[in-house]
Amino acid sequence: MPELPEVETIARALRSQLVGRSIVGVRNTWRRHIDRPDPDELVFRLQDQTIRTVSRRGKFLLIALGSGDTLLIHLRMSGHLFVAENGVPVDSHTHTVFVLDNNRELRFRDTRKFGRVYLVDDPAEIVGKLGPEPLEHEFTPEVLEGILHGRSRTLKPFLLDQTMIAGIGNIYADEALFYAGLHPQRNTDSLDIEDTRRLHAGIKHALQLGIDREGASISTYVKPDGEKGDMQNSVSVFRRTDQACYVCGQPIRRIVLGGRSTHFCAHCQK
DNA sequence: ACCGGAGCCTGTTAGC
DNA sequence: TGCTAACAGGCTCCGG
Repeated sequence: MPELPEVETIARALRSQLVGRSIVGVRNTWRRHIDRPDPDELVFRLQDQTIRTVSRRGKFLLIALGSGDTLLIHLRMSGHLFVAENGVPVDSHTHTVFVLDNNRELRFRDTRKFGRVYLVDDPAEIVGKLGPEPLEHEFTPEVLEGILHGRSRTLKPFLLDQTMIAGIGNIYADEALFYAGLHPQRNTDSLDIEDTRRLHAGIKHALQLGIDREGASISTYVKPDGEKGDMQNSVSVFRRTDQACYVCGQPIRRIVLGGRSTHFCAHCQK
């Protein structure tokens, strides 16, 4: 479900509700939701920990604790995070709950159970292999050129590879390629410097628009307050199969690349 | 190095 | 209407 803009929106919404609070208990009803350490140790190490910061790296939410440990959460396809009053009933898909010291709790609801919780002393153990943050100033066209250099990959799967660039998922990969005017089946080794510049700009534009719109509620994503984002109203190609391209009027096409639905305009993207 | 397929899960939607 | 198959915004492992 959530890609960089959705996780960023969630991090911003949760920050004010979590920073400064303490975790006074943890409930878990699906042990595999907790990747590491084993659930018993995680519960022990989280007890009475103060939440210092809430941040994001790629599609991971990072919660830094007073002990120096970091709690990381990945929402994968169907994860939701939100703060609720303790007394509000939890539904059957809420598998991990962090009880806070203010009569509220951070709930991790995850229908498909693909999401994961990690507690580590060094977050690099989990996020160390990720590529650069595409919205940071350090991510320049030259940096992208360096990542592309010497590789030969289909463009769409390249964008989804989190070790190349962090945070891009299926929606924003398609949108970025549309803005760049690049066909998703192009090979990375065919990009000249102008193509690379347009790809760089397309990635930044798609992700920033997603954040400005507070995420895309195309499937199940909602913000922590339960409201939808607005990005679903601003997509150019994603899941617009057979609908007219807003630029040229030709029908948007859908193909499968790397096992993922891929949407593009054959006239605008070469 | 890169690609395709299977697997992990449950719910929703498309098609017959 | 009812059943079945396909599909879903992610990621990992495996073999080729």
